Amino acid sequence: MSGPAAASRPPVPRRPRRHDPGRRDRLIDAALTVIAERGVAGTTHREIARVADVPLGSMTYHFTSLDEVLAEAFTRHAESVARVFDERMRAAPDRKAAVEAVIALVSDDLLGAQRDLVLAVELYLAAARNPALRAVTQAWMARSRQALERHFDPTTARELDALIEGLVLHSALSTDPMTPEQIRHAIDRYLR
Amino acid sequence: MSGPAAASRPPVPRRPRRHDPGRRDRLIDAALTVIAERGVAGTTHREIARVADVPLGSMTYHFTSLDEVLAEAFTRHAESVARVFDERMRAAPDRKAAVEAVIALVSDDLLGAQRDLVLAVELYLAAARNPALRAVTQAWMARSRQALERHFDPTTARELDALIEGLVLHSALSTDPMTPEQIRHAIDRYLR
DNA sequence: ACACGATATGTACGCCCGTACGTATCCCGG
DNA sequence: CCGGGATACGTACGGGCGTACATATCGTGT
Repeated sequence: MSGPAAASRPPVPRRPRRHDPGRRDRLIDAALTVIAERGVAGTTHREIARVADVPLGSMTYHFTSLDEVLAEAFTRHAESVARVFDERMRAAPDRKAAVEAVIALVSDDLLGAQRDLVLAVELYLAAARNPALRAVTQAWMARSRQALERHFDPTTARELDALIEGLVLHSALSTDPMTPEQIRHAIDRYLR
Repeated sequence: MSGPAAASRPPVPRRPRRHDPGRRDRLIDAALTVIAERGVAGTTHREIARVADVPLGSMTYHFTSLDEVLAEAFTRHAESVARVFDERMRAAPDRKAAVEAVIALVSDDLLGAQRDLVLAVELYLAAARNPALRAVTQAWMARSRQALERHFDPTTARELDALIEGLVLHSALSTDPMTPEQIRHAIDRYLR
């Protein structure tokens, strides 16, 4: 079937060039996927490229180093989560509604988004050894607290923020995670 | 100075064999040091061997794999921290003293033992992807809760445990960590 | 005393990594 | 419409890694 012209083509499957604007963005998203699945330790140029289905060389073209990829990925993740938190607090008309929103957010994190928690902890750990990432975590924490301060005084906001963190982390690690009712009970008890 | 006999010795500095009972234990401790300093990702056979000042081959003799080293190291760490927590709760004569002990433990963790927190978070993350380590974290959490239940009802113990976790984690990541007074305020408010 | 098993040591192998770089292809401004 | 810069692609290089293994040495039970 295939003529000599086809046979003369070297068997090397050279992948067709693709016009791919926004590839850099996709790479950052792919990096977040890899971090969530394999951890920062398992996040390599090659693995990100595989997930995004691009050649290895594309990584070094769009980023100067792997650290740059990690920093941009974590920044994007923190921004995304903080925005949701901010919007929910902004949407709450009063303190009672704000409490409900917090309970809903914590419950969602526990039940649905294992990914988000893993990414957060990965960030915490990476930040412990990388000053650039520490700035990312602190901006995130500051923004969360600020969102809470729409409805609570600063001290309460800070303590509530810590309680939320503990509830999410603790429950996510347990084989017997807290139910939304138990989450509500803990938060209500603190705020009572 | 050095006779021909000395010169005939090959210049390879073969290290003298050492009689070293308990080397396996020292290797596990060295592993914890490396994990705390460089993270699980930076924990390699070679690095542990360097820290413990033993040849690389000693690692493969005493452990069948790197995962075995990590598991034993984390198990030892969790056991050590849990024992301290347990002892402090056991030593508290009443609930008031128990609260003071909790505040002291949290404050110590924040001010002194950055190492312990890093190790805990490293364990959490490793456990998220390794079932064997998940058992370690759960045994640890169960033991902590049990210790708290000496002075608090089960629900309070669980919620207090989560609050403690959040306070330690949150403060350790902040450039503006909570003072012992602020820790006391948060715990008192929850328990009031 | 002495052999033998336990322990200690050094090294080699194959793999994956980050990064650099030369070449190929395409979009777009003039 | 065409040339040049931006983007895409493949590959090579040096290094660190986990692990296996051959060899050397020592403590100890008989």
